Amino acid sequence: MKRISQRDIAKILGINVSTVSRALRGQDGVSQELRQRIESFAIENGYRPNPFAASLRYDTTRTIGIVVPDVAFNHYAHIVKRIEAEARQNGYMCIITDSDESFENEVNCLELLENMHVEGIIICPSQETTDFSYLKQLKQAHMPMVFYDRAPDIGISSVIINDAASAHQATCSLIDAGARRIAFLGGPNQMKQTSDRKHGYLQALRERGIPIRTELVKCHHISFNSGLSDTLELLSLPEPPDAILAAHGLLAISAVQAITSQGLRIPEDVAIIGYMTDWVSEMSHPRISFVKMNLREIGSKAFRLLQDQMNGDDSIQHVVVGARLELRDSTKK
Amino acid sequence: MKRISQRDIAKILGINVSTVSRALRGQDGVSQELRQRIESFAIENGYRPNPFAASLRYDTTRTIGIVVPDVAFNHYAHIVKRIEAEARQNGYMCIITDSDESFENEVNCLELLENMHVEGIIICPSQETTDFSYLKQLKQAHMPMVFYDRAPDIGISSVIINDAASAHQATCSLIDAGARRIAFLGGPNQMKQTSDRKHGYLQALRERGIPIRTELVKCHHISFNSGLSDTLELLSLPEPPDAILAAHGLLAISAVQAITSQGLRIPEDVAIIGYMTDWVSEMSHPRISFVKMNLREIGSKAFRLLQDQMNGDDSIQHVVVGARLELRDSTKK
DNA sequence: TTGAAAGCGCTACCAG
DNA sequence: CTGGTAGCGCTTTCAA
Repeated sequence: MKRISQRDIAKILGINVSTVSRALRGQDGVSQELRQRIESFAIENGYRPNPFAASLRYDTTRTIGIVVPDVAFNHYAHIVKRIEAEARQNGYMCIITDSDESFENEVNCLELLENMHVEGIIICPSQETTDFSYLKQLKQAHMPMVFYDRAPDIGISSVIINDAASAHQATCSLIDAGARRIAFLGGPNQMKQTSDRKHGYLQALRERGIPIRTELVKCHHISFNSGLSDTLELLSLPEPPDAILAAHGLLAISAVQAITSQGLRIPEDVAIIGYMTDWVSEMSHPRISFVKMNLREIGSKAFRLLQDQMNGDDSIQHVVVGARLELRDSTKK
Repeated sequence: MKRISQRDIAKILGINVSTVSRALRGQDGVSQELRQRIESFAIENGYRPNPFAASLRYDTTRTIGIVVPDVAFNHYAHIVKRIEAEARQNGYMCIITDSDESFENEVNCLELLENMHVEGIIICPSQETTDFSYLKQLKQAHMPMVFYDRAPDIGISSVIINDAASAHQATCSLIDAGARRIAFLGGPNQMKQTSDRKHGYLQALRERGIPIRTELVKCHHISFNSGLSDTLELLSLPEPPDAILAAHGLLAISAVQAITSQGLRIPEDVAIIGYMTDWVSEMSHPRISFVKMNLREIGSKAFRLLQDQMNGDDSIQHVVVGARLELRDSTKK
């Protein structure tokens, strides 16, 4: 697996490396005839420029890093796919790292990206993360950075959806359909995404004069099992909920399973709205009414924001991508 | 974002780079006292070794490339996640590229990986790919390479499931449950994965003395729309199928939708078995009986095979990870 | 124990 | 138009 270098080409053709470099980069200052010879020789011998050499020279790697809480989760896979496509179009490579929703892994991911001299980082913090000192440090060292999907309030650009408003709208929709005891299923309380969505939910209840019951609010770990047990607890309350707002796809799915496992009907006994991708909703039974997020736009906006920063723009921007409610069969008309 | 280098450290401490290098690499030949000074200075000033410099010196990047047909597809996301975890544990970085099931993109991905001087490539070819000359060329240039999930027969190590046997077993199971007109839904005919699964299906029919009907075999593009229209065609035959074997998750899901859209019942009117992940089966309604693949094992085996090659083992190995049938509600008892 | 210098591949600069 | 050379950060070998 030995590669041919410019020096090799120069030696064989009996010319100087600098001439080879100029010819291969399409710069002028090389005779038509010589350029031709160099180019065809390079192609025939499978010459590949070594990007690390140029990197070393200018400390510019044309590489960005992505930190994702879980690529195997559909929602994130779509976003990452989009970021990668956008980055590649703009001549950047992506290094994708998966924190598996663990703080410890997340720090590892960041160290690794820093070691790789990425020129920027697009990150969705893990649900465990409460200590953002590492990120702040990176930011202070002028590492371009953008949050996506989840954005703690620490002065870094971000692309998220309208969390509060969408939860507000979803809650109102449940109320309009006759629900009065609406439960909220979310992630850890310290996550701004969760608290914002919860805020929208509570606001809707207040506006409509529906009493807030703390026993109907479950904010724990985001995982299938956690969603399952929380929902079972909700259903075994003396006054169980007649609707659930699930602030995460996994929680929505586990809630559906918990409900049907108890022999209850959706939406007759319990209605449900979840944050999820359309095809997951489409597949579920009954099809879950959902908050539809434009994942492609989140991805491409995140990359553009990062690109701006890499080009020297150090303003902090918070982009909100609109999400809208899509009613299906898990809510009453 | 200016980083501190060994040379900077040396200059400031008034010593030589080589001493700094030795100290930081933990090599001996440095006095305890000086080593201490260098190390603490490095830590305080956030020194990060530049991996590209070492790369350049030894043309060893500790980086591997992954080509995936579609990360947004659950099945592949799980495999990639596993490969990445395994690679990271072994000190390798991953560059993940997505061909979007297009041959043209796939070639781009490979070129990009080659440019990045990855030390090995783990690839699942796109469904379009019939021309493997690029891969053969890479192989001839001694690039370590492993196929996963789909493996054309061109003398390259691979990790796949027991395609024929699993399809055979699934078909037998449908026959045992009383089906007699079993349709097969697959990807493009030239894909070995499809032809192997089809082979297992046909074999089962022959063994059980069930006539093979070519109009029940649909092998086209793997996509939701293609699965939908193929299934609708099947259902409108004079003698429609009473069971379907779907050789890909997307096709299974689209088939279910097509069937229910026609007001037919599963499994009473049409039974179905698909190749898919357990949670997709779990979510679907009715829960689809499926061929369960051990995606984690596919991922970790693929990395190990690559690692062997990178360590100089040039034997060609074909690993088959067992898949087993899991019966749910889309097949009769 | 420490220093000096070469070299990995490439590009920019300065000379010819 | 072409050649020569320095230098990016790091490791290694040889010399002191």
